[in-house]
Amino acid sequence: MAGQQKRPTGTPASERDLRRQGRKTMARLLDAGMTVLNDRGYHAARVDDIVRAADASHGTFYLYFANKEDLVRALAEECAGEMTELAGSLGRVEPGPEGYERLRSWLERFHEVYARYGAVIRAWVENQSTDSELRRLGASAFGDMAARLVTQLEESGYESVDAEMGAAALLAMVERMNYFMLQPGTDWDEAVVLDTLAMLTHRGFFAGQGSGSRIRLGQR
Amino acid sequence: MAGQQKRPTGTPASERDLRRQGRKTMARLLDAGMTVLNDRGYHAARVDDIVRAADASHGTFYLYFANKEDLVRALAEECAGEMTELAGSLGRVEPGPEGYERLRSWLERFHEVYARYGAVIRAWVENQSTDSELRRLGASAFGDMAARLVTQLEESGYESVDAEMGAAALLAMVERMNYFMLQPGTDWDEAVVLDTLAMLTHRGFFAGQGSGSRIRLGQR
Amino acid sequence: MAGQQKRPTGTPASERDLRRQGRKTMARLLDAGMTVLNDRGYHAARVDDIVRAADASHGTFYLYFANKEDLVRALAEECAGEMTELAGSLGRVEPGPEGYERLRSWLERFHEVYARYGAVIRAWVENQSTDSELRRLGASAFGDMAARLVTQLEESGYESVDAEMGAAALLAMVERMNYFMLQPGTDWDEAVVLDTLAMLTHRGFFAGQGSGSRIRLGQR
Amino acid sequence: MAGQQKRPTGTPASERDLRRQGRKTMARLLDAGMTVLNDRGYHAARVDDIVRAADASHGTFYLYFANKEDLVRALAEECAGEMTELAGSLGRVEPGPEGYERLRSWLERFHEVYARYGAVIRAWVENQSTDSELRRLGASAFGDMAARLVTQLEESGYESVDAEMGAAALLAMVERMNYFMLQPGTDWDEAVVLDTLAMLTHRGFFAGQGSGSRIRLGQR
DNA sequence: CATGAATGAGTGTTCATTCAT
DNA sequence: AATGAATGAACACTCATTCAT
Repeated sequence: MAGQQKRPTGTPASERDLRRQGRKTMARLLDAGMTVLNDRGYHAARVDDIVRAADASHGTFYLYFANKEDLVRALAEECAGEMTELAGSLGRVEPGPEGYERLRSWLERFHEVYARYGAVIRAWVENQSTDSELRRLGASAFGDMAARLVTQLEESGYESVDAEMGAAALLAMVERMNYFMLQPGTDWDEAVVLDTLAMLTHRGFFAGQGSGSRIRLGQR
Repeated sequence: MAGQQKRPTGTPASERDLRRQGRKTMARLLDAGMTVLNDRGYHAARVDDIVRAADASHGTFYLYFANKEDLVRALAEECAGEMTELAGSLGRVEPGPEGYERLRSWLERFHEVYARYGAVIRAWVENQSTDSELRRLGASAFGDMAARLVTQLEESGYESVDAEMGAAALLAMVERMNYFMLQPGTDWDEAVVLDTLAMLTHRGFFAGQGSGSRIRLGQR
Repeated sequence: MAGQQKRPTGTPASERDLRRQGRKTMARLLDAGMTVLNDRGYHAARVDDIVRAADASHGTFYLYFANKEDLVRALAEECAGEMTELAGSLGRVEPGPEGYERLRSWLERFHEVYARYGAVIRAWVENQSTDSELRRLGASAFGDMAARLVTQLEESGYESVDAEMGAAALLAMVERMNYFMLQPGTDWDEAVVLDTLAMLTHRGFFAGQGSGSRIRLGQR
Repeated sequence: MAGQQKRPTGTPASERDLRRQGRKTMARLLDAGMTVLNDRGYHAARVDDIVRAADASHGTFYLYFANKEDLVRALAEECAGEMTELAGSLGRVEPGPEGYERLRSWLERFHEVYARYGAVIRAWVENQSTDSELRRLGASAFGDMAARLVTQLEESGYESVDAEMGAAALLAMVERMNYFMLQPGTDWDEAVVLDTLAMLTHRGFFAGQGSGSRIRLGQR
């Protein structure tokens, strides 16, 4: 998973075939990286935090990654994989209740992915890094999702100026709401958020009607 | 005897009575600050960039602001004023074409504010600063807008699980789309974006029908 | 009073004949300077504090003094005058009770001077400034006092290795005790401190006997 | 999610387990710190001076100490240890020549400690730092010494208003004289100073008689 | 394969002093 | 005579990255 492209400096050692121990250490670093990124955010995340969380040393870190960005890149690749898979799993959304349900459970899966990879998604969406490779990765992952949505929108007879724009808007809304939902201090009810998103997208994009609100009424 | 206590140093300027020249310099700094923030983003913006843009010295900066956050805070206050005003200007949104138009031009005004204050809005939305005052400001500005929208949604017969959640989702979508639109490298057509947003919000939130798509068809 | 010697930079304007208003302003600055120095200490004292206390502006300050040191120098000259006068006022100290009383009331006067000029005395004693003129002033003021004490010690039959050293030790002790006494947070009883000092100096330097302790017993 | 909290940065070193090299570097920094402090004084001492003297980098300094104060604190702890030991070593002081000799050699030991730790002692005595921990350390170290002296004074039949005040005065005198003695430019004869102090304290505090002056007469 | 130690460029902030009105 | 405004050199501290063992 770790980046194959250009290596700005150093001897990143991820080309090498890793022995069992090596793979384990790398996995520990990736895991710790994702945790720290989610906890502290992209900018506040320090290499020191990561190696501490992984119970490793600075030297070890640079044995596996060329630099901090390189690790984020590796995580972004993991994330891109999940996103692509997710994008392929939406399927046709009907205007009726089945369509709503399909959207709802897709959003649930999105939420799960976001819970794990939120920080790298934001790193791209919020343009926190200057790393061009990361931007490319993010762009392609989001492009994939958008393209898939566009297909669905068009198949579902979305009639509007621009399906791509619609797909972008949908993803924007969904991404942000997931972000807010996971902010510490927010006490939104996950089910209500997902209901709202499902209903709005169903209605706004897929000509959905009479759907959604029937479920979980009075929940909150 | 050896004194210890200290004023928080750079008298935050807003406290002092400024002469004409002082007010001018402060305005220059605020302006430069907003420019640099928009160009470089919150984290990459250096005090040095700002003073260079304002053609001032480091010392001068700290004559008017206690620190970088303090300047951002001042800008956020300006921004909050604009937002509050904006929030008050939406009015009742009907399901018909007039409602659509009303939404559309409100979004246009939002876009104008965002073009100027985007960076501070993002500083709050993306939680880039640790400054609690800034968070308070952002929360109250967005709260204002959301509350206003809730009223409109309810008056317009929005039937859903939770009007507040709907308002949040709407703002989230609008904010993000404006952000993407202003990213350097994006070549979205402003009119198309606004059309899309107007239509989606009209349809998804205000039970709008048959609206929007008629306008500007084939624009892109 | 303000320094006549070398002027490192600027145009200190203390040579000029001052009109009434000018003399007033200068007095205000000196007064404020002494207050701030006593309150904040030499190092923590800012020009800004002084002009604020004097209700003047930065520009005005440099109209009267070449720099911060220059003001301290002026204050040191005032202080040196008081010290010299004080030094001359001790008189002969007898081994008996009259000698004790004489010492005691001299220490009282010293305390009064210290309460006002403590900060500049410390600036010299603690070598806080790099200003050579200030060091010269301090050295000569203390030298005066010491010389006078030496005379007294010798007249009083002080038999020891070195009268100068004895004088220095005496002044050192007296200066420090006055300093501690005036530290905020110290709750020493002034009378007890003065009694102790009077007794110790009388006994240690002037062969005093049976004196001192009789007075104010049980005071504390 | 964007993390905020932060460790107080430079893990104060005393917490971490250091390897041999680390201990060596830390010792080098402490040593250089003490040297620079003694040479330049507390306020004029720059981190840069210290790292240069220790032949280390800025980064290294902050690897071992949270900041300049932290290093001074560490030195103050070393010093407090020496002082406490010293305080315990005085023993009973008789009015006769043995008492004088005991005092004299105690003062000699004090002088040795002062030659090394003078700058941190002054940092406390002259209240140069705002660091409360340092004040606590200084207060307790001097409190220890004073308390021990009080015991000795009372056992030796010191009859006066207040033994604590007497102890304070004694320490004040001794500290200052050591300070002056070590000032560059002072050409006092160490033996004469110590004789004088021994005699004055013996006479003033311990009812000593006929002592001291006999020794080293004509030395100077 | 792993580690603790070391580095130094980069950044925010302070404050005595000078300038323009 | 007085003032508010402006300056910039100086300093503390951070943290990604490299080094030596």
